[in-house]
Amino acid sequence: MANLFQSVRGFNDVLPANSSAWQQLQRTAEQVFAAYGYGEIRLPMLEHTALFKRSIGEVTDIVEKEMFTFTDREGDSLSLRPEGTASCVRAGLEHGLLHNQQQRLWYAGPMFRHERPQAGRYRQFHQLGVEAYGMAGPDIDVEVIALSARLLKRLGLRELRLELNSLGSAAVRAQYRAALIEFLQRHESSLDADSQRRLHSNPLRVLDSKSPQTQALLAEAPLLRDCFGDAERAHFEGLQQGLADLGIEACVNPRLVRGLDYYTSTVFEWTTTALGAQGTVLAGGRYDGLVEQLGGSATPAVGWACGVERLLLLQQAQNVPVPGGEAQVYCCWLGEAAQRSASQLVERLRDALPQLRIVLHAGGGKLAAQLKRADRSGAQLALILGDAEVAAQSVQVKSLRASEATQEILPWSELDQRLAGL
RNA sequence: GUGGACGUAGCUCAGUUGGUUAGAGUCCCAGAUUGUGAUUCUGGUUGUCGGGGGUUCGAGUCCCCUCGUCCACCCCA
Repeated sequence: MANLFQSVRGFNDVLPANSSAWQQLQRTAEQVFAAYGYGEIRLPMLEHTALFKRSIGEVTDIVEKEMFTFTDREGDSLSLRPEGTASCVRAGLEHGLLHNQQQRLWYAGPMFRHERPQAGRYRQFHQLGVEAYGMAGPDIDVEVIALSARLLKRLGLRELRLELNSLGSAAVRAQYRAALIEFLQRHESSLDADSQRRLHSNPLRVLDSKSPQTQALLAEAPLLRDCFGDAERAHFEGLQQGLADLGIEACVNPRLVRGLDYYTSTVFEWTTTALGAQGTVLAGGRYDGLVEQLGGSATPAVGWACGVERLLLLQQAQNVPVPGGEAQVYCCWLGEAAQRSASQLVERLRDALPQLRIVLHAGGGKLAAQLKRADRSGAQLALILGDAEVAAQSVQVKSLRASEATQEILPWSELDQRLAGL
């Protein structure tokens, strides 16, 4: 035991008992994305390190200390992707998808961040995300949020809170940043240690501080909103109106900021109190400057990403029923002749009913032991095939789940029909 | 990166102030029932007590180091 290999810290296996919940989530998401006309983009997990530095920001925690970065045989610095947006923009530019065009895209897959693992946070984790390019108005912001609301609802999740804010344009943000620094410097000694450190590196993040003392102080701080021009104000109001039209409740949180540098204008988060310290389940916003920053022509963009593990944990916490993926039918046999008939019979059933999950018993043994395995498999029905049944071209169909155990004899010709409804 | 809790059978856990051969439940296998499961009864298999070092006549138990897991900080989805 002690000298077995172990997985790398924070890199987890998903076992069959859980994988059907993952598959179900992925299927649901694919349906919702398709319902809004979004197309899948499949992106590599490895990129040139410089891409992430340029897009996420040189001084963000992700880039400074959380990336899995290494030098390859040619001496190039490569990194496992810590998020999906940078790759998506890179691919869009590389293949000419973004120039003077509208694109609605989604992606799914593993992301990598070198953080200490804890509840809902792993070094390899999985995100689903959408990105929409070439649309500047609040209507597309409304669309991607509505899409997220529909997805969360379809997954059976409840009691989520949508928080909304606007960071304004780059110019507005620069103006606000100066005002905020000026304010914070006046109260520097009252700030908590983390906020003092952030004051110069990333002052907007101070707004996010968990320190009650700092939060109390921030009540007096200048508001980003007050720096808005007419355009910013109109966009944010249009967004709120659009959400209200769809009956999507949002609560404006002027302290909501994002950890990645590329966000501008609209930002939002779906949060929960059910997952301990990891409250954010899905988050995103507008990033109108990023495409240009990565070498493309100025292109408005908006998107979000959600953490698959967090969605699954939340489903669990809220007792959302998820399919187990267990067998529906388990076929038992007794004797060599019955084994051969059973083998042919279940193959015919798989031809006729491709959706049916049917397990053929292997390895022999007493009928009692076979039925025990049938029961453990989770199957609704057991099929029993012995010499007598083979001679009569029939099969015993035994119900394993009904409160009153029932059993019937059916000819092979009627079996398809009996199993079709499972 | 910082802090705290915890590592005993495949799984969930007990194990007294340090004392002989480390336990329970579950799971698995066999039998009671030569063709009827999930209930019952009987029997059986399963251990580097995370690893290494130290203290001691004696360590699962105490000390140190180390690895791992979990939770929180930080950060984020």
